[in-house]
Amino acid sequence: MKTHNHLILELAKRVEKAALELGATLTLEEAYSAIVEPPQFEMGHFAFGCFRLAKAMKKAPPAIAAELATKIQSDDMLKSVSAAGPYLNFIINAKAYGDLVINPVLDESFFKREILETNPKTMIEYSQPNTHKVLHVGHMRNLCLGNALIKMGRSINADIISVTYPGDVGTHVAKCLWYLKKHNNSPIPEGSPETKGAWLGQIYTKASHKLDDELGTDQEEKNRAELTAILKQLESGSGEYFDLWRETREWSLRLMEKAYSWADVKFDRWFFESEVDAPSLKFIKELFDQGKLVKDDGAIGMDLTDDKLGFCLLVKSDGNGLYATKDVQLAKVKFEEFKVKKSVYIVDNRQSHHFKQVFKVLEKIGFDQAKDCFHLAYDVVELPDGAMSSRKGNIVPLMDLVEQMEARITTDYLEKYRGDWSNEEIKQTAHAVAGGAIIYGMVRVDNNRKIVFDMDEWLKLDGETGPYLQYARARITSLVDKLGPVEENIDFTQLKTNAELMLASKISRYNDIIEKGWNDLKTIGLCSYLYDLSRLFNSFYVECPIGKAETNELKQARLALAKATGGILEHGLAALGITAPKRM
RNA sequence: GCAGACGUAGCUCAGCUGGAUAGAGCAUCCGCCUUCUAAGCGGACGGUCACAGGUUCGAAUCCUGUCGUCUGCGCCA
Repeated sequence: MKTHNHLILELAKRVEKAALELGATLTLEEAYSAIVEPPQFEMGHFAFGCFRLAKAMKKAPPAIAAELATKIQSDDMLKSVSAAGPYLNFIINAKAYGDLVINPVLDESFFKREILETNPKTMIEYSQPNTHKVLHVGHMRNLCLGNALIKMGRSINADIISVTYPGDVGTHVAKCLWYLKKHNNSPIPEGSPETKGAWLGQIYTKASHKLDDELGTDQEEKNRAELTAILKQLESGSGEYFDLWRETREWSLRLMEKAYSWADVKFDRWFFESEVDAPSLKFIKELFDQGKLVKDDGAIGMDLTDDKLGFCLLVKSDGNGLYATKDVQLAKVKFEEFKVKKSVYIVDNRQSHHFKQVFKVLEKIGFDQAKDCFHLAYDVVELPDGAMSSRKGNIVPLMDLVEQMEARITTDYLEKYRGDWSNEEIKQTAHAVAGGAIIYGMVRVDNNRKIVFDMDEWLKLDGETGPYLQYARARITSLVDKLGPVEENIDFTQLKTNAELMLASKISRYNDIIEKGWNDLKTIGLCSYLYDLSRLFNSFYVECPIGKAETNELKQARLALAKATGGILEHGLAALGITAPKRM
């Protein structure tokens, strides 16, 4: 077990020793993991609950706490130990915070500790948008979540391959091209491919509407025949629709790249649906020939009723594959070509059943890695008036949100700096703050909870938002610029108030939070932590003047504390995929 | 019908490998800028943790049941 938190480790050692003296068996690991934070800082900075020892010692927890308290003496590190009910409460000396937390943060060694117990090669697949459709705020949740987890993991040296899997083939593409060729009378917009990509999304919506409107009319059968013909041609790899597909696909991909670039997202590998389509059918045929699959009603699949997963259809009776077909093939590539040990799929929770089926199929056709495949499900983003659907067209396009957000931030907050700051800095700051607001908004909610996207709410930037964290960091940067640099050999015993010590104590927890976040594949813990840290800092900022501190020693200690807070905020924001502007 | 997720303050959400008095933000109200960035700080108001049982020294947290909301369940992706 890793015991990278030096402060907790020191406490655990003392508890372990005391427990041994009382004749109880308690390992260092047990002591380490049993140390918690009391509800009120005044009670203690950390606490050890004596519940686990109660059985072995055949005593009530409060009695054990009282006995343990007599066996632990205060020292350089420990200001006091006291029993309070079943808990042993510790108050840490400011010097220990300096030695074990603040100095290591300032010299960066704090961020280089070994955190991970195991480090399997992990592939994270996220962002599976369709080409020829509108990229909207719903896609942003997936993108932000995946990017944050990857940045978080990489910040502690997790071995990660990031991949995306855009859907560039299928019925939706045929519909879009069909409308574009046969019914469209609006001109293709001039300008960048991204502009055309956005316009293409609207064409898809129009196509959907037209097809829906003509259901049950004479046109219905004709439309279906036309779509089938287009799909055939796309499959054949030549012809006017194929050429149109190649051109329009590029527009969509450029639009995606623009969004990825905005969010500072880079993938190690792009898998396209079009590249796994043909191999997937070949692979399924092999499996069928090996007797691993069955034929039913003219279709091929695997019967998973014994596993309560129904029937997993892999080849339709018309010979075409499905979503699951391609996912089986893609998994094969991930295992064999990329040698991944662990495979994470970030896809919304409507696909839970699909992934259960796919993982079961992988297991039954002999891939041991199937047990380390994990569907990271998250709930969808909805608008106040219901689910978003690019088919229906009630969506908020991604870049619309970005533009509105950046414009609002500029007029409300940054215009006052015009002339003082360069236009470029204002632009970059608006970009960073909008990013902070959007990304934080997407990753601060637990994965299995729906997000109702209300533009007006999102444009408000007070309270628990990304900009709140960025603002705290900007205040610190400006403080250090004005009052720094931080001197050597700081006397941390100058730090005496709870505002100061709570901040130091919170800083000490950073690596624990990152470790847990990566293990659980959740961003919410880091969000809450950074918010708490920022709140503590803002209180400290008001209560504890630095420039006008009574003595230079106090000023230096506070400045070091502030700078360390800034370091944590910078690392933490980066781990969420949020950039922190120097000033705002 | 079966399966899964969710149900905590007026609203949006934390807290859940059981543990000290259930916490934030928004909204509402009251204070704080001649002092390091007011995108801030302090305070007030606001909760039978859906309901009912069970396990336990102890349950928002675990188990069972009920109700409610959402999602999925073979030829869409």
